[in-house]
Amino acid sequence: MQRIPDAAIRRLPAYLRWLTECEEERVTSVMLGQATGYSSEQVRKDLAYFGAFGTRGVGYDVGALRDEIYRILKLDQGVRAIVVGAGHLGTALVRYVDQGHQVRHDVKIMALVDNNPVIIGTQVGSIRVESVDRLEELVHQYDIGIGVLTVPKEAAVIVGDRLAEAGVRAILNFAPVSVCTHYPDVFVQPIDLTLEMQALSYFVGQKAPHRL
Amino acid sequence: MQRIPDAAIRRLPAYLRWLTECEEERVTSVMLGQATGYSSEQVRKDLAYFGAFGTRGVGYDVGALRDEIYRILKLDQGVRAIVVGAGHLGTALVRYVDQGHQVRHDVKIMALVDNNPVIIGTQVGSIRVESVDRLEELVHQYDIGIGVLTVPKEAAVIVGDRLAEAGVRAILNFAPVSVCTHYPDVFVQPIDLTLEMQALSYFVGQKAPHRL
DNA sequence: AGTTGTGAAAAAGTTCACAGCC
DNA sequence: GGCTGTGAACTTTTTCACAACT
Repeated sequence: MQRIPDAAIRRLPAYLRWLTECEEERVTSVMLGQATGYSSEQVRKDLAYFGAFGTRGVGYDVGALRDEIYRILKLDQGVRAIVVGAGHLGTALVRYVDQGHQVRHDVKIMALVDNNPVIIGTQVGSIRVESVDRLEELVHQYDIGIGVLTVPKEAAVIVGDRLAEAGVRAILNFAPVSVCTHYPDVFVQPIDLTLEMQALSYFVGQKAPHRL
Repeated sequence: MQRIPDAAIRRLPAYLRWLTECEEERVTSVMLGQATGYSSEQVRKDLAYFGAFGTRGVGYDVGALRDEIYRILKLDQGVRAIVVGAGHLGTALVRYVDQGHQVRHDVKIMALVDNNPVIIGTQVGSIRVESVDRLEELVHQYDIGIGVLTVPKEAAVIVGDRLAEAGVRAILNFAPVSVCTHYPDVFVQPIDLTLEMQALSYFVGQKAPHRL
């Protein structure tokens, strides 16, 4: 069995979302590709890494494929997350996931914590904001796998280490600093909105406008 | 002159941020790499695509390098952006950039629009929410280069097309659908928070916990 | 006829190793 | 001695082309 490219894993959630939304019984790699913005070859190769789920000449069974991807991503086991930082971004995120923008209740935000006494105890969606002091306790209590960092950059490195120490397995870091815990097993995924926009600036200047 | 890898461009903003924050006069590729989480070879190669900015045996002059990257990313020209959708995510984003999380006033959010009459006219940070009907007008008026989509998925494809039609050069898409305008010149960058978390789920299950 | 699954080729991106300069 | 700049080796990822199957 060969190693599976990281890039392939990252595309699976997009396939999954469209599969849960589409009305069809059967789909082809071309349909899946067009809906998600990837090439049909890419789709076939990605899926083939995990087995032969399709039928030649026919396509893929939507229900079966959905279940397979669900299982591959381990979403069937239900991953639990904690959001640290109940500022604008943190609360937006909690409400976003709460509102059911997610495919199914596969990634569940169990807790939202902050260090501001004024915010602690307030309600955000269905979740009550807890004190950041209870971080370790909450991670253990809910068996949290993912920590989401939406704190100011001054706090991010320290809180990142606390999350790793407490036992989370992955961190989604929105803070504008590079967070690298001392635990090599903890997977850190940075998402920096400002950096993203600055990179876009380059592409904005690249090509001539399509309108004059 | 060779083509510059996309991946290199995406790393430049991270270098830039650290350069604007660091107190040093001179830095080495090793320092820059450690601060941003990349290897020193990577740093040197990225910078060398655009010219020889460093001094062998010494390192890079912080001020000069900062200005160079600023210029390369075309941030010196000041890119202007519009945010479509004044929901939780849209307002969080506006306040986030407003609060000066950004390096300098390089990417500036000029307008925030929504289709909800209740929200239109309210103030978010320093920006007044306008009607989405004025989208095209605002894009022209402020010479907007970047459109940020934080609308529900039902609206995303249509608004994306309107933004492209109005003349934006790049779109940052937070909506949970693949937005591909009919204008090939318009660069679309998707950021899907839910998909990101689902992909993390795979990595969470990957390795044994570092604590038992 | 139509579509998957896959080896081979190509392209993109990263790391290595060291010459070249201060 | 120390650090940059860079060709070469390597690795990863994508695309191509087509055999295999329904």
